[in-house]
Amino acid sequence: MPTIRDVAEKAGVHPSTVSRVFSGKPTISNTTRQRVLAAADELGFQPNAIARSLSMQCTHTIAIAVSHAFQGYFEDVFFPQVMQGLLEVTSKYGFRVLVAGSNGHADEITQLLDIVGSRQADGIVMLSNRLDVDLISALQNQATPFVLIGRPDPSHEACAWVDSSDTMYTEQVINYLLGMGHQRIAYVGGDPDVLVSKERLHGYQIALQKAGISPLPEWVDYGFFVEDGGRQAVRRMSRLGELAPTAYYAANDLMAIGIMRSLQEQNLRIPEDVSVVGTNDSLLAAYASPALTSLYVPYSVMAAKATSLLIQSILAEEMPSSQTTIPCNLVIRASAGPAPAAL
Amino acid sequence: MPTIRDVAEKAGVHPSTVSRVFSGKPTISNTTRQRVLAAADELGFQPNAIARSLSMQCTHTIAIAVSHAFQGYFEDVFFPQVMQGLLEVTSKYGFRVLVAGSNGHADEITQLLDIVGSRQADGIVMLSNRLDVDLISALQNQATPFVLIGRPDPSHEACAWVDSSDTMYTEQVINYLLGMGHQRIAYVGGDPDVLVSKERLHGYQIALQKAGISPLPEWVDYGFFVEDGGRQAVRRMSRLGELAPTAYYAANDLMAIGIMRSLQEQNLRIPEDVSVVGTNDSLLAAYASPALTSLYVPYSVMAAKATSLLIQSILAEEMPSSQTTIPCNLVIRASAGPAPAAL
DNA sequence: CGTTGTTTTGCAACCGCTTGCACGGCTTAT
DNA sequence: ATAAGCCGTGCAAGCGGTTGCAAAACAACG
Repeated sequence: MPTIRDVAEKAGVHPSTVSRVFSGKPTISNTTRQRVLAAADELGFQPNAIARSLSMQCTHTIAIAVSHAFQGYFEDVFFPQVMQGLLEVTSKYGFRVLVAGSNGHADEITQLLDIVGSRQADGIVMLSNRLDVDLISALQNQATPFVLIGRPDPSHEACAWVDSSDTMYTEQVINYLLGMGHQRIAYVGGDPDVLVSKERLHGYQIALQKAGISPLPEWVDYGFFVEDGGRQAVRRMSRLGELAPTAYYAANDLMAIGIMRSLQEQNLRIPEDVSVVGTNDSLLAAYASPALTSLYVPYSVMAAKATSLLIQSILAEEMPSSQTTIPCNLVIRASAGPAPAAL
Repeated sequence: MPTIRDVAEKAGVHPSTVSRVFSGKPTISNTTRQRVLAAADELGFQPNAIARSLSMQCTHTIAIAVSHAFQGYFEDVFFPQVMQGLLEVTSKYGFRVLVAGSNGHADEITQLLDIVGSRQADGIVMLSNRLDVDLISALQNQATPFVLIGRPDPSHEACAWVDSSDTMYTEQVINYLLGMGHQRIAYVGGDPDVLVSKERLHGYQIALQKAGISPLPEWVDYGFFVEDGGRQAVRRMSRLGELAPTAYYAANDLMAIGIMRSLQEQNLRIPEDVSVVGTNDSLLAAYASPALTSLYVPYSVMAAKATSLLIQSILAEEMPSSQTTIPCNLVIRASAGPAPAAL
């Protein structure tokens, strides 16, 4: 691997001159520039990014941190979409992406902090914020620029985030169902320890409350994002007999499908007897039968926004602080319809 | 940000001693170790990974390079599963992951080479090998350890790869269909420029040839991995009238679903009239109706294997060279059945 | 108690690039 | 012709670690 000095020697100049050429400094005469470039080319020289990072105290790299990867996490829509939005932006700015995974165990989360504590990345895009670990304070202590995808818990409102307003859109979904005459509506969340779950629950409660309905506690359940979680929720709620829900809202499409399957196995028709709404508008929603009405959450847009926010702050050498809310969109298909006439 | 020297001063030792403590060198007395650790703790010291990388000439990072990300790439099963397998292994070895995306344009591919040319990663896991760019030669020139996921074209047989034996398993799928009496079998590939496509096509041809069938050229089409690609293939092949296929094999599940949809819209029953087999055994396959018989390709296993191969080579300071083939598994569901009785 | 052997620690030279400062050469104004 | 100003380049001190070698400290031995 040739270094800057090899090039310098070959071109008959001082190493610093080579450095200047390669970092695009304008104070180099054209003739020297050509000479240096030629020498570099001949040697196959490529500047060493690590050395440059050390010297410049910045890496042009951002980390994407998954604080809590549940079973099937990477195959759900969230992560891939985020990845896409992120890469779009980083490639535009010439930034690199470091993936910091963790399974939610405290020690791995520390490991995740190290990545930036050890100055391997200039900033972090932080995903899937859990409530049981105070990552945000830890990040703030590190004085590292970071942007959350998703909203922080209220005690950290001030930090930078990009969110989809889950409370509000959940409320809208419930309103949509209310509007079709449903009175008994179930909410099947993912992981109760994740903030989004609380937010969606909140939206659910607000909507019902505004409609003058006080939901049974049995109408709320958690399915941890897997199909069987949806099925079990149905099983439990079916026991309520005539108090069983006529509509289900699930926090992802896979659970919604589990719900539909389970209902269909009870010979209930969808949407004639029971309505089901999912979340994320994944491919599954489009091809399920009946096709699933689903709340589209534009994760890739959110990620793109978060990333450009982050990179711009890094370039400006300041801490990101802006808060952005991205609109969602209920994609209406066949799985939800008017409430069945009361018996 | 405190440095090793700050810690040294506080602990009353030489910086090199601090370094030794933090790199786990055994030649440090217990008392000094404690003293150093205490000082470091007090200062909130974390070793700077960049500096360490520069000094040690290795970064403990591997890059995952996507040479050709088509529309929807990140949401298909391939990338996410690879990511998962990769992260599992890297986190075991304490390696970091750098994502190098590219859209297949030549200049972005160069950019991808830079990542390792500039010593930001110790090795590469290379995905989705296209035939129109000779990345492999370029990588070999860089003397950088790399492992392919997927087989290289024959001229590079010698390099390290982990593959799923696409030719052989495609052949098996076709045999499965042949075994159920199908004679007119279609192959709908993804992108003809990607090596896998050629391999699957090859397997398809071999199987038919062994069965004494010479396929019509019209039975082969490419759908670029999207649903509409599947639909269009059906549309074209339907024109063949009684020479239209009675069975379709598609290179991913989404195209298979497009095929099923399109057939169903022609009032053909699946599998009574036409059989369909997909690839990847994605969630879509399980929840399509009818449930899609699909060839499961264990990408995450492949990625895990490739990654540990790569990391082990890096640690041993040698070039990876082994070639591994991972078995696939045809997951039989409802979309493929006996060929319809001849008219 | 001196000698030898074994730890443990310090010293200093790197790793490869950046950058403030100084200096030489050239242009322009006086 | 000389001073002032600018441009292009060289010099050297970093950035924050690592590591071979040597010196110091300590232990064991005769």
